Amino acid sequence: MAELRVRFAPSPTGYLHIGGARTALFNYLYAKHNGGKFVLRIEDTDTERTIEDSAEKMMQSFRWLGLKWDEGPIAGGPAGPYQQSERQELYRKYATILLDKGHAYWCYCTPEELAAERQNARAEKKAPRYSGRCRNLTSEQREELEQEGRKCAIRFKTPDQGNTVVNDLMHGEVSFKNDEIADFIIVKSDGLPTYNFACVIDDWLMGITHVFRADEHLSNTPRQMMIYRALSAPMPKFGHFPMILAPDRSKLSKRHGAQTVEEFRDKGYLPEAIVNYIALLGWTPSDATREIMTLEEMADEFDLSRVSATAAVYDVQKLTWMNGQYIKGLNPDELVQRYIPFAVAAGLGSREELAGKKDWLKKVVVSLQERAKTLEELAEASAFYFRLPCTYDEKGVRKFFLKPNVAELLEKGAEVLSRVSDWNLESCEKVYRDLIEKEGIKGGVLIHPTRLALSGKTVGPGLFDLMYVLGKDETMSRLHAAVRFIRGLQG
RNA sequence: GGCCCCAUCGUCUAGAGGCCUAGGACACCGCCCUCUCACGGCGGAGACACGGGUUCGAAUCCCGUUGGGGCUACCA
Repeated sequence: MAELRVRFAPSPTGYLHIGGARTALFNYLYAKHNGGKFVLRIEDTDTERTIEDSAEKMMQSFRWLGLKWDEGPIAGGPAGPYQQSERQELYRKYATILLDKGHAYWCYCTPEELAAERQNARAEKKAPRYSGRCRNLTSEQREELEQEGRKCAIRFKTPDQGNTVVNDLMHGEVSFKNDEIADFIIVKSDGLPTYNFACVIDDWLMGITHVFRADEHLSNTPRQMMIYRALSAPMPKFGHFPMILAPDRSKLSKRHGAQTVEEFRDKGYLPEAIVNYIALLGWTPSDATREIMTLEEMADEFDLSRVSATAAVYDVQKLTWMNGQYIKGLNPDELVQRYIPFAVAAGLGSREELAGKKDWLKKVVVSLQERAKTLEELAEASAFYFRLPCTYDEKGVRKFFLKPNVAELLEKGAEVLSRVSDWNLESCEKVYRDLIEKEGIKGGVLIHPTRLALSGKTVGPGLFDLMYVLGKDETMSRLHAAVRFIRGLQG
């Protein structure tokens, strides 16, 4: 039985956005579920739009997401090269065959002429389609045109009648009238192939059995099928996934804020969360209430029949929630590892400094784990452990420091804490609770100003967690600093 | 303009003719837990785009309308 092969073929004209990532993921899951191969191919035939480090960055993103390609750039493989810019002879070869067999012809129309033709058609409310006027040029006419020094492209001759029916794995039979499809360019005048042509040659030569891509390509599929037929190449199966739309329901593009995988990574999103979230954008596991799943679990379960036909709008809030779920699920060591780069970025120390106090960092991170939705947030929220903010929270000061006897109360707190010999969460809580009882006050009366004294903030981890993580010396010194501050306020 | 795809709460979705007074998740609101904020628990508000059919019965099938998206490029 022939091996099942799928591919993802991005063009390096930007970074990997979540729509592309989702299409790649579905390909990956389909391959894994069926024991097939996942091929990565770079479609860099548009020299104008290609961005220098784009392919490299995309591959980084794939690796980071955990989507390993079995064949492709770097990984290599028997069907390489996997970059279209390195496959030009192949395209030339098959273009020549198409020309020889009469399925394609040279077109001498200039882009300006074609644009004018389109504009006229539009003005007359007619279909802006290529007229086919170079279709039957005699060799004399061609010679003449060439004498003029005109550049030429190669056009594919589309059938004049009949239908081309795409038997789509998602949509079922989708029929297109052949006469609606004008002759299209397969090789540009600069000698490079266009998308529809290069794509067919590569999918064919790379032995791709299932072509899964986003819905925007459904209308391109009949064109590609025509090329397969002209070349007598075996037809792969096609499947078109719904698109992912920006929150305003338009196509994802650069103007929609954070949307590339790289950006999410830099904001402290976990790859597991991103993969999990985008998988659910269009796919539901058989147990639809199940939402948190690993890549492996998704691969086990993945099934085309549970992929939706409807375009999905992505929702950062839900991604963020899911990210929080994953952060909560991380063990302390892992969480520290992932936290360190963000702590460095937040200016909490150098990588080396931080690596030197992992045990303490573990406590820091665990105390904040339930609260943080992203690693960036976690790093920011942890800042007060490293040094007291330069100012106490203003509202907090008004609410807790400007109360009578606060300084005295905090001094008493410091006093009982100073006698704690075995510094831990329980011992701190014990002496504080005793003090609260002795003073006959409500817990909050002592606890709130203490939190403000220790963290500068009114919200955060439990007070005794704070004390424990801060350590005795730091706790004492922050308490005394707060007392001095309050006395200063009172004049 | 032509062709193609799509249509359930704000968002992601369950639903494959009766199980639906339409279920879940995020977000939102309320209550509980509680030293705060989160977490967690409980509850609430919130949708089958519209109009025709078919059927004893339609969110589910058919047609039309409307809306959204895509293609119609020497972009992919």
